[in-house]
Amino acid sequence: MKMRDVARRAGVSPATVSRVLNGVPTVGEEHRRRVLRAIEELGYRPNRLASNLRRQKAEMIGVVVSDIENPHFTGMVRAVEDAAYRKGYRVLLCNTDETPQKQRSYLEVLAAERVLGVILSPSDPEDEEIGELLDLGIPVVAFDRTVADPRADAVVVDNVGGVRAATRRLVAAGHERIGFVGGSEGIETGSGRLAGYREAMLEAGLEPRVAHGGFRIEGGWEATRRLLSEGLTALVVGNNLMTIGALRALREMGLRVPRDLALVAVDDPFWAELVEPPLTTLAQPVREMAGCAMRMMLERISGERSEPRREVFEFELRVRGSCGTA
Amino acid sequence: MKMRDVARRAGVSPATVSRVLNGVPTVGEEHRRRVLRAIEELGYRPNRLASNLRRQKAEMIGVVVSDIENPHFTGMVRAVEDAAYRKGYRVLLCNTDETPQKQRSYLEVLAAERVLGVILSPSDPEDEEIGELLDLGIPVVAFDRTVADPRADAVVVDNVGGVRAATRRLVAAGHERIGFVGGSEGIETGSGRLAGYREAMLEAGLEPRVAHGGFRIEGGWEATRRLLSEGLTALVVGNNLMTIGALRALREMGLRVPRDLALVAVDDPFWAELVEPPLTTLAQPVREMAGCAMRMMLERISGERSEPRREVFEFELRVRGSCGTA
DNA sequence: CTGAAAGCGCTTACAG
DNA sequence: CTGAAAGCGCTTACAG
Repeated sequence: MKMRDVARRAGVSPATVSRVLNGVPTVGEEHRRRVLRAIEELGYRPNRLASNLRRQKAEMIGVVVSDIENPHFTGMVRAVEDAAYRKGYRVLLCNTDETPQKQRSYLEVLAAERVLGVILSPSDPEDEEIGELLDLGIPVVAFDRTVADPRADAVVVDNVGGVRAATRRLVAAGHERIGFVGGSEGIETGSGRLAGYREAMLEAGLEPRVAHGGFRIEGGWEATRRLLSEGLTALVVGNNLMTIGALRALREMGLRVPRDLALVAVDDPFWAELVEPPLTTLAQPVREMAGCAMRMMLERISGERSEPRREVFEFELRVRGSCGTA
Repeated sequence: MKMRDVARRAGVSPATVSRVLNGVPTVGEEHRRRVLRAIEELGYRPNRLASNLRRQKAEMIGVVVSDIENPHFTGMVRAVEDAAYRKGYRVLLCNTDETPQKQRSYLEVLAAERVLGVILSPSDPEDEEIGELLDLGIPVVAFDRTVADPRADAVVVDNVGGVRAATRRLVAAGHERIGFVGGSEGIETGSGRLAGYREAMLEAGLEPRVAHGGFRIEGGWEATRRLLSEGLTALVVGNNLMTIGALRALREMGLRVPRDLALVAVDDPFWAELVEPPLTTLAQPVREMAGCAMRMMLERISGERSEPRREVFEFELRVRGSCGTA
């Protein structure tokens, strides 16, 4: 069952069938009707593999995230999928597990499939495959973290400013021994958040106390235990997964929040208000960011824009019970 | 840059280049080397769009879930992606938002793209598009819920038995006024869980008290408020999202768990042990189920099997603090 | 073991 | 407004 069969039945050429299917306006009313009827009667479905080859592109957008189980990325994926679906694009979702090798392999697939564009939350910002995509004319929008190639667009959050503000708040509440559970210094969100914490501590004349948890639950647990052995009164945790680890550690050590320890967490997962006490968090405007990334992507796909753009969003400090100053 | 260019440079025919690329064993060592070198020197990358058309299939597996933000499905997606990646397949992820229309539209895309197979957690089990996929020779594995078409495989959990066991446990602990926050009766997991609850109540001579929350946070909140106005001592909640709503409702009403109300929740999201008290849950073996679905899919793709199979997994009751009998 | 040739099913520039 | 024809870049049955 192919276009030729439809054409024969409708008494037109395959070219006309193709035009009808693609909404080309210059088709006679009578022909259009006959084609539509033939399609209906035959139950014809166009073979997209053929049109992909002919057009040298697949009507899909690649979304590459480093951890699909992290609610932060899930929220973003959801928002992007929503926006893409409404525009008639489908989403090819790839999970890189924070490994450069898996990222590269997925980007190669996306290039080979000639997707319309890639929204990438990079595990490896230096990946040369990013340049290959851009060389092929496939736009890349970096999300959450920027990439090395200057031709890519970026949608990020002000990590330094957000964590600085959160730390300042703890300082203002009278805390002096404030710890920071950092992610990885090698990752931009990690170094930025750490820098924000450092700035706030140094400007207040306080000594920074840092341990790294690699953005993972286990790491957050370990880092928290290490930091608490020094005797802190407040803690800032660098992302939602490490916060889970931190909460476990606190429970094991019998510490009560906020009485024994004030807590502020980066990211605002839905469970932040379920725990006792509810967590004070730095929330990223994920939906707005996803919408922005999608708009940038569409501008690129439609060729409206060629100069790279970079959009920076602000965190919102959501004060709840855990910081003790609600 | 195409195969012909590589062939020319290596001094062979395009057919030989294709054979080298596809690992066809009958290529002379010398030719293989020359081809590999030419590929290297030219930085050649095969155009997958062309091979997809020629082979009439895309090396991808479609995964269709009804709610990507539900940790239950996220865990499954992750496990499937893992397994698929290791087998060399990529995953096209689709989110149907529990709407039959979006499901149909995505299944159409997957059919048009001639994916190797579809793992589907159906919003609409009657969707005729499922039959179309099977007609095209594209295997369908139903996950979490079965589908109407008997040719599809299925990987499900014993909803009736799981909830019956959980309810019995509450009965055995002496509870008589036990409520149930159900999902939707129209959805198999909803009706099965409800049936399990009913059975346990009736066999104990107790009166069932049910409200439906549509598997959504808001719905869980409303249903819980409605049920609690009757004065309960125990509650079974039908999935993890409604549990979030239930916990909110309990907090608002000033009820303490498990003193004022014993709680058992279906699904075992990672935050179940973060709340106070930790939740007693019915955990699905999501990773095992995903592994099973993937194995079924691979059997189909390789043509090893043609009779439909149905695999039923058991819930595991994880007793923690919230049911009051830990 | 290797190559020439056909063909996968569309789309589109071109001619009328 | 419409059709004949070329071509997207591979793969593979066939012949040698």
